[in-house]
Amino acid sequence: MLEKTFQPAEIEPRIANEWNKAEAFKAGQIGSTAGGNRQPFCIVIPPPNVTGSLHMGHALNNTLQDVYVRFERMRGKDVLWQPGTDHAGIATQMVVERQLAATKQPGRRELGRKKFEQKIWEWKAESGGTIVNQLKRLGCSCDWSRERFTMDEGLSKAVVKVFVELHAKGLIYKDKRLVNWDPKFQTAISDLEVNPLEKRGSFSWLAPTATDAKDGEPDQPFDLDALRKTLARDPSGHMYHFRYPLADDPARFIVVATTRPETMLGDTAVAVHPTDERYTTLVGKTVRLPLANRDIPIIADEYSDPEKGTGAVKITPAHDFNDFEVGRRHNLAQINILDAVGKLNAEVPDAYRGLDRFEARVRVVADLHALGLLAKIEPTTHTVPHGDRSGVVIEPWLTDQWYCNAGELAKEAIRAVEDGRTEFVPKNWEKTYFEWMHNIQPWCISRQLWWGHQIPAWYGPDGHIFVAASAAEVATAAQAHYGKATALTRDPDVLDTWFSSALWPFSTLGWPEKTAEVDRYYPTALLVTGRDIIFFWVARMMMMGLYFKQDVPFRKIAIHGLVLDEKGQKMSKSKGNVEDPLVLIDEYGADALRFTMAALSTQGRDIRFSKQRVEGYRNFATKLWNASRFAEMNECVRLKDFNPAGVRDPLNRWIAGETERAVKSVTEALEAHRTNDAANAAYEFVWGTFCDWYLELVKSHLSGDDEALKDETRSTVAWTLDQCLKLLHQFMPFITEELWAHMVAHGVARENLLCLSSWPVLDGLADPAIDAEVGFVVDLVSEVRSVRQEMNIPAGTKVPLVMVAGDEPVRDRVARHEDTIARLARLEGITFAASAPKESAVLVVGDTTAAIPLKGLIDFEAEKKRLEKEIAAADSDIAKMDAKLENPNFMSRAKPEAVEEAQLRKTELHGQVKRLTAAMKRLG
RNA sequence: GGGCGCUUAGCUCAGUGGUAGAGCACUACCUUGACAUGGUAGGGGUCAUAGGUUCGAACCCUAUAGCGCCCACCA
Repeated sequence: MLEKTFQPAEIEPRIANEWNKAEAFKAGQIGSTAGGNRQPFCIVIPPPNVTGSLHMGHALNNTLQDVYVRFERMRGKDVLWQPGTDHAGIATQMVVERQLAATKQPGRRELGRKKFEQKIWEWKAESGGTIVNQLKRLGCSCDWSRERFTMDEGLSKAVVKVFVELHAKGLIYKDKRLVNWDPKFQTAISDLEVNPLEKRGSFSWLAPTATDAKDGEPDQPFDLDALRKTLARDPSGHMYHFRYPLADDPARFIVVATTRPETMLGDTAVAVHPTDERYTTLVGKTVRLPLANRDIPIIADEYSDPEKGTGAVKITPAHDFNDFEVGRRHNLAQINILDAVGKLNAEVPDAYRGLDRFEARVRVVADLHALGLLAKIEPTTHTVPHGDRSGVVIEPWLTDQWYCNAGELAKEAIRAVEDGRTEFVPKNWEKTYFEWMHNIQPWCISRQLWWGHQIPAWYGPDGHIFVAASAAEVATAAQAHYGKATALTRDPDVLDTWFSSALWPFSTLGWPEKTAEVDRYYPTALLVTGRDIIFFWVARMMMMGLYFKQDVPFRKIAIHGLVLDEKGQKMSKSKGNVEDPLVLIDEYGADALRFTMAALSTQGRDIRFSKQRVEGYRNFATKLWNASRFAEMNECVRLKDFNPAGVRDPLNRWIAGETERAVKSVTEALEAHRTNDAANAAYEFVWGTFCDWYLELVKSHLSGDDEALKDETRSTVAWTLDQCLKLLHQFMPFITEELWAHMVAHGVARENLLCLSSWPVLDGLADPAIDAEVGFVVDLVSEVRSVRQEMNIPAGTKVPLVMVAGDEPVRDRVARHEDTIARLARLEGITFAASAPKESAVLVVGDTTAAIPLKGLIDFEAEKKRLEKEIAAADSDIAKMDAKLENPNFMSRAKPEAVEEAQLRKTELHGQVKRLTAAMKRLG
């Protein structure tokens, strides 16, 4: 016997254990009958960071994947949901360093690379399974026996092979150029890992004699303390205007502006626009760079915008991406003034050496002011690049890095989406993808970290670069190159984590080995991922898959949105608006959380998460539980060879047809990747149709004396409930699996777990005549209930119902369902009469009239009002139909179906009004 | 600056050419032999605004306003 209330926490671990024991999610054994001739369906999981723990984004992403995976598994496909985790270079290195510090162990540098790596592996062995266990709690039906990690031996081999091959083809190369440098982690990061944050300062100051000072502007003292305080709080958000004196005439100045004053120490030119007449005579002259006391040229370059500022711009090739290009064009020196942690280096005058970049900012401004060279400071709004992991201001910094020629690889990746080899769902994300791919920049793939795939490159004594898959191969190459055995040094850098992630769809299947899994499951069927990592991950998998497998990594890409809080804000720890999916699972059950995710996720749009929603779906689970309990109490047992097409009772035939419709809706919605429609269709069927109507309707059968009817109804209830469990399983795997096992036939257990049962395919069960008949019953009951409520007839009072002049079919219908109608509408009996009795409430169902004659119970005023309201509503609809039907254009141009429909509707409405008006008259 | 998207019931959102929907919230009644995590019945919307296309527009087109996101730039 089922408990009265569904307790998720009690069943979830047990069900998970059942699945595990049965190895239910293992992909088909290749070549065996188990999976050999079934159509493969593979999804690779977006590997979560091994340091991660389940957040709402994971909950959404993995719920959706599991919905598709369970659906296809039930449809008989050989499903592989390939799980695994990502080594997450920076994040993991950080976590372990923090842990070392917290436990007072020697730090990373003290340990040295080998020992530190060892520590990370130890950490992974101990804590790396967290997120995987959390995914299991969510119910994810991955083939856990195939779990992979991006640093696994096999995957590392793939990484090395890809690097070596792309290098050999010139698609990976080394270059010295500006990178986004993270001074906190002391590594280069890619463009994508930089977040531009908008900053606005508050400090302003205007030099008394500034060239652009307006008349009457009061002199202002320069308040260094205030500036220092402001900048300590937020170093960005101010524009500083400096006067650079001309070398040959120090009394004359050229004014330049910057938001990063300290970079002026690395200036190597001032640029003006070639056509800017204000400066024509100055081009070719030099200015005396203050503080640094270097002479730098005034050059003409189109980069300078006469409209902006003074039209003259300082050029710092080593610390600004645009200036770098200008510098290349004019052969300017590149003076790098920063070290790896963002302190000023030996390239600057003694006074500034060793200063932090922001301290140097204050000092430069103060010193220029002291020299009378500070024209003004104004607050400005500008975006400042910040590291997405470190949160610190990123510096453009000149270093040697490895790059991948993404532009070249992107070409085929663009074509593959253009010609439909891979399809985005919804399609509009293709535009975002193309936009990015057409403007793709060289991908900086090297990172100055210790945790990751070390780059397979070695340097000879003369700097010659050897790239090969192993130290042995490199030694041979060096021998050949130098003519003798030569010691080489390995490049200490590791690869961007996304480099290995890019190979995920084939590396996890065993590539570069020739495995049966690669042959069978690549290209994968579907990728389910958030819109935020289209660039990071999807684009790069497309490039790598097409290059190394000559085929797309996935046929379809289902993009979903982000999970926001109720106010539409991104969830973040600092805002304190994070919901923890595990807490929600504890509170409401995994099924409720999953259903919420599936129901809220609509075609790539962000979703605002609300706990109330989860609560609602927890209630839904309880509803399903209680419906099962009802079935159990009424001994509704399934029959082995039950045939829904063979039932005779109209109610049973009706629910069979409704089930067919529901199955079709859910199937179609899932096929179209519209999980919200699928979830809603299943919800509406189970609660609205099965529980609210069918179970209520057949209670008469179940408590009646007709044993044959009782038996048929019991087995129909059992069968329908089975279909409900199937329709809900991919959303609510735990409760459905539990109920599936529980609803046994006279102690005979199920042959299969629900997750391995077959998806229903129903046809030919729906019958319009039956729908009309049961529809009539439903409408009649609803109408009576409505009248009762509006007449304020107490719920406990039973009333008589008089059917007015029903024709034969109506009499038949009523006779067949008399008990049911009477029970649901709380009637004391149904009789027939030629006309409605006096002093009765009248209701209309289709073309049938019925009356509730209850002298003394009916509130005549209320009844009048009710009828008036109904007539008014019908009249207004008639007017609408008339307007249409009287419009010659509508009649001649509209589709015939539309015309016919309008006419039908009008006739129906007229009949209704007629009957309602008659009822009014009878009231007097 | 370029791109994408949104504006529908109090709230959160579905709905892509033919009778405006759901969940939650709200109101009234109901502890009816599955379920109060429930049942029954209700109230509530000039579908952002202005034009246009169409027999017909929440839906297609144009413009405007507001909001959000992504990319680029920022002297």
